[in-house]
Amino acid sequence: MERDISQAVIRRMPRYYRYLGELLDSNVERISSNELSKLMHVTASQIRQDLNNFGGFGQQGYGYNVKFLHDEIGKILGLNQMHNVILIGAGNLGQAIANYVNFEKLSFRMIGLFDVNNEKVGKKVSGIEVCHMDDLPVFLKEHHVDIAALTLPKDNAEEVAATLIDLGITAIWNFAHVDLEVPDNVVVQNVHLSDSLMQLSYNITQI
Amino acid sequence: MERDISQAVIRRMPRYYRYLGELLDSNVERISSNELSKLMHVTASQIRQDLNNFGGFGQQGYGYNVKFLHDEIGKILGLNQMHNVILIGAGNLGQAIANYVNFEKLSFRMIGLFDVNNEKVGKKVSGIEVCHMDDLPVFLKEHHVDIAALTLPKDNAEEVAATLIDLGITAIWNFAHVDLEVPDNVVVQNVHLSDSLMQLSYNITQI
DNA sequence: CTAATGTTGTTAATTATTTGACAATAATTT
DNA sequence: AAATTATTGTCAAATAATTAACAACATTAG
Repeated sequence: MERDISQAVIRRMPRYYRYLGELLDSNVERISSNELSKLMHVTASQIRQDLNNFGGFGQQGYGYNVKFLHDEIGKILGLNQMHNVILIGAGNLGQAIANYVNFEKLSFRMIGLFDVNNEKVGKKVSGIEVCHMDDLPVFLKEHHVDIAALTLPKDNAEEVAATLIDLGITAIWNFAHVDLEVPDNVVVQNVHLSDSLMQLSYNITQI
Repeated sequence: MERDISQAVIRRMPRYYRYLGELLDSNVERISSNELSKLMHVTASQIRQDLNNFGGFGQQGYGYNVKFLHDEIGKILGLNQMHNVILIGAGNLGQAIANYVNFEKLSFRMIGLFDVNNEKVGKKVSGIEVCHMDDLPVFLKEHHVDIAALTLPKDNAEEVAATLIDLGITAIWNFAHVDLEVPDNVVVQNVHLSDSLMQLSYNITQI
């Protein structure tokens, strides 16, 4: 449909969405790229350039309608449709993520939790019973799943990812600190907490 | 000391560190930028360019000594010295992060957990007792703290960050999905999970 | 010990991203 | 209703990041 948009732009879109959401909550009706740029500490030019990758959402002499722009960015990000999420690895981080996903008022819904550890199976997290990994194939036949979150030790991550992909999963939110090797049709979004912490560590030592 | 190195480079350094660590575990003694590039799916040129921001760690005709390079990158990232971390907000995510930081074999040590919720105060997480936020000033007088992790709702984040900064904290690992406004001498590293999930959502819808 | 090979560090070229500038035009003011 | 002001969308310029090329030189092979 449209030409490929750089990930540099995509990374910024959720941030626009967030700020527009806050403006909406504060009942701000319109905003210019200039005002928004001051709020967000980016250039107005970048905001206009970014948005115009997807279409002209503003109006000369007026600026942008906050509600309209918020909705449009929501659509761009695919937040106008519900995404069913399952999670593999119901440890501490997994439980936190399960709660988080359900709590946030975005279009994501945690519908299944899985673990290999029998101590965790049967336990309820965020209102959902943890199932054994062996139940996954049946579950995936009975439910439409958009995203699998991987919150397990890195040693099992690659193997579990392969299983998930075999079973038809095409999007992985990966918290294991390993880079998964996946086919082209599978999207992986990494959250490498240790990388983040190391980056912070670097920036500390530079001041 | 050295010229400013772009964050694009810094973001890649932990990944090099990770791969070199794995090579080290597999008893690989030396590696060329070309071999590493194939492993990591980046160009050899980028690897050499990145590393040479910090010095010449390789040897012509030989490549890089894995252990040496791993150590050097560790030093660059500041992992040769222990960092004391405290955490504010002992909810699900906070507890997960507390365990995570202690578990990972990096140079970070969780030394204090704080919360405003009296139900959480006194509870032990990862061997550390949760204290009330009110105890923070005394704690910070008695302990050297390098990093504060913020795992609390966004509504309180800005205020708590201000308090921490007043008390002398200069590095924040921020999990609240809000962009903190801080003075120049304070470093903030954001982990915006919702942004990450939205980016994934975008990439799903594009295939 | 010499020649052939491999591989770095670095410079140059290319590509991508960001910023600046401004014509076009809508909104607002007079 | 005309004049002024505000602000976009977009093109061009500037800057930054990435990739390619290669001279220099260490290692390995003969």
